[in-house]
Amino acid sequence: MPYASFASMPCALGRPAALLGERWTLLLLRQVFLGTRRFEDFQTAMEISRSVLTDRLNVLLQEGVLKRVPYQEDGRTRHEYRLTEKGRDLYPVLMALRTWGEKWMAPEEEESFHLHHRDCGGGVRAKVECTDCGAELTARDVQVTARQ
Amino acid sequence: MPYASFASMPCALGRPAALLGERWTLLLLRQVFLGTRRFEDFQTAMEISRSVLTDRLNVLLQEGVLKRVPYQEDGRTRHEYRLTEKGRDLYPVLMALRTWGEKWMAPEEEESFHLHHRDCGGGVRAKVECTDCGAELTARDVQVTARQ
DNA sequence: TATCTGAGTTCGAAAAACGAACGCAAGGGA
DNA sequence: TCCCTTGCGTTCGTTTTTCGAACTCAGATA
Repeated sequence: MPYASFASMPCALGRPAALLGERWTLLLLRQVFLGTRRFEDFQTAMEISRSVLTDRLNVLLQEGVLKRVPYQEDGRTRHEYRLTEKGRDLYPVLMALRTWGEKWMAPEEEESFHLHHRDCGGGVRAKVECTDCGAELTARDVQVTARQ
Repeated sequence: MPYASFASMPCALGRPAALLGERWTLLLLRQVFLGTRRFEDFQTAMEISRSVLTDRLNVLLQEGVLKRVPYQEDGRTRHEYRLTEKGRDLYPVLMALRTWGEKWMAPEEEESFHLHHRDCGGGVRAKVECTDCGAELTARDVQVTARQ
């Protein structure tokens, strides 16, 4: 199976993994969540080649993760890339990466920015929970059963 | 900045994103969590080219996400790839992808397998919460502040 | 001895990414 | 009007990755 065809596999994990597991896509989304919205700004922030940036933005537009929104600047109409609801819903994925990164890939505890809950000032972390009993789950707590 | 050098950037999200945002890596981890442990089985399950599989396994070994464990079969000693604690801790990342995939990329609700909490039979989902008040958080509830 | 199997390695071809230059439309200034 | 700048891409030749088929090698098995 070529890499691209995971996009059509019958797996709720395989399809997103194929989409986000393409070079630059996760880093691009990180940048979007940090507030970057314009082609030029993505390009300078990430030092990605312009042609690949074009491609990745188009894939995310096509998937409905991003949308192009017109806006005015200096009297001209321009477009910016913004998250759709589907895109905003990727937040737990990015936060899960960050939670893991803080625990396992922190070089010497000096991060360039800090996240906290707007209302109470607390920290932010991703977790997996049971939709029924609410318990926090690890891989060992979860049973995988094949659909017949 | 070339793609690879995100591995050294001062960002708890950027570093994992650069590691997992390499082609095949997320799909490989999905396969590991599904129980695949041997080179040959990865290769046939994913139809990845053998040389790239070798490379990705080595990267994950080097990062300490996987470990090689010797075992006996037919009187011979072989090795299998298994998750370390660091690797098992990636579970929330994969589950966040799956939670998102179920909501936004489900083709017609027919998944090849199902996950549920071993103890109570409930469903599984990823979420982001406040470490202090326990509230579930979206991107809008979280404030980003630059470290001075 | 010949064969099989698991786990890679090698290598030439194809695909993807790179990066510098180019295109283009809109606005501003001379 | 003409020229310059800015934002946003596109083009294209080069480099890097990936592909895939063949090869290697060690240990069992016949």
